[in-house]
Amino acid sequence: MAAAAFKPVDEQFSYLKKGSAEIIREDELKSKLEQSAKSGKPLRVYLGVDPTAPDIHLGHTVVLRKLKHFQDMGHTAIFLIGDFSAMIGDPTGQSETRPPLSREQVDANAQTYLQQVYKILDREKTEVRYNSEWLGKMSSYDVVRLCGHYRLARMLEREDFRSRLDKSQPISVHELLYPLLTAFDAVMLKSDVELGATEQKFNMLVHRDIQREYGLPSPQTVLTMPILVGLHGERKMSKSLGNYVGITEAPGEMFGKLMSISDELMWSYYELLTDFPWPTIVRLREEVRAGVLHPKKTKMELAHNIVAGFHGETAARSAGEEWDRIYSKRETPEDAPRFALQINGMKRLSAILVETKAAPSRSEAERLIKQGGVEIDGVRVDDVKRELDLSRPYQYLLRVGKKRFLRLIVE
RNA sequence: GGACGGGUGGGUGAGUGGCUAAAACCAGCAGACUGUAAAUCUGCCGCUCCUUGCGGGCUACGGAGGUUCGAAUCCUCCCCCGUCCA
Repeated sequence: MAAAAFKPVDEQFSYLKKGSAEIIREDELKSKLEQSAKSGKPLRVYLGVDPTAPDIHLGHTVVLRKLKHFQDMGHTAIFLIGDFSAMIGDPTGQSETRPPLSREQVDANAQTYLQQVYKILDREKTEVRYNSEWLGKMSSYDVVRLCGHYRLARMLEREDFRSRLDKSQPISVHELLYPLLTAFDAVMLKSDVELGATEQKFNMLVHRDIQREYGLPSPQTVLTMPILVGLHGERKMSKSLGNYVGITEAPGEMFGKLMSISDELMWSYYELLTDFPWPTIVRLREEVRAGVLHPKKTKMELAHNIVAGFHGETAARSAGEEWDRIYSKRETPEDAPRFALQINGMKRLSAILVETKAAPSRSEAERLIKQGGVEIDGVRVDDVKRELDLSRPYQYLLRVGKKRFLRLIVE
């Protein structure tokens, strides 16, 4: 069944190449595709992910989407969960040693990862593996032998080690082991292609070398994807920087965050987060530049497309309408989160803000009020001492800052 | 093992006895302007109390003690990091 399903090699190649940063090497990938078309044997393509955080965000989906593309072309997508390597910690892009994760954390994260990953990958066709399967069984002899296949000087070539060394920052010895152990994954999986973000290039090239050392006939092709820039531009999307969109976020939330990116940034989002063909994206950009198309409209379409991918057309459409109502027309939202308050005489607004988690502390709440960031039923509050009447059933619509709304229900 | 340097608020980092809740920058938040854009401008940016004031109290400069009217700053011990030497 596989043989008949493969598309012509050129067509596959250009589909797979879209959005990629680098393919090492292109000719290798082409000939692998040719071979698989001939033999009817799908390529084994893997993506290794360390479950270091409980949620995945759009940044992670860039490379996941690429794995999906291989899946679409009839190849075998292997989703490798680095449950063992996560306990070492990947030094990539780290300016300091990460605290190691516990077994429990890793397991819990792995579970939520998988659920989220299936929003993109086809559950039926995905081969899921855990690297503890083999790494957990290695003896220290095996590890020493593995280490014997690589040289310190080459290890120190990598940017994060180099710069930490230069800045006299600590590097723990176990961090050096990370690329070698994950290389063993590639050996065990007998992968034809490995996918990763550009920052993983070094690791993936080590994987290639080690595959050779262990006698695999043709080492894997490495395909890297660009790093997705976070919402505020400049820096990469990451949870710790707070410039991310989580894939389990509500449609409205997602839509709003996506609308806040700069016009310039929207093009790379188009490229990396949607399946619009490249020529279409180029055309859109030209039209915006020429003033034929309004950037806001184009951005709304982007947001719609991404939200629809996770929540469906209907939800995406109503998220768009809701966004337009609140921010373009400055009306109040249809469904603000509700918060129940007990009937209880008069109460300081600042205390209520803390109680409802609209502000982290009383000081912060008072600051917000002083700065004119709080509205009750559409009227700005300018008195820090303002009290709300909670003596009888009533509903207040509270607005904090530009985007936070809360319906207070006194009962 | 030895010599030397270092550990400050979310981050970088200044501060070597009171003028320091601690410079500056970044991040963050609010307001103005807008297309909730971005950029820019203005203000804020430990907690808490009230009489909301250039107000009171508390907590904070790796940890524990000490000196002093007063310590991020001085002393003692401990922990951690780096550099060089072996």
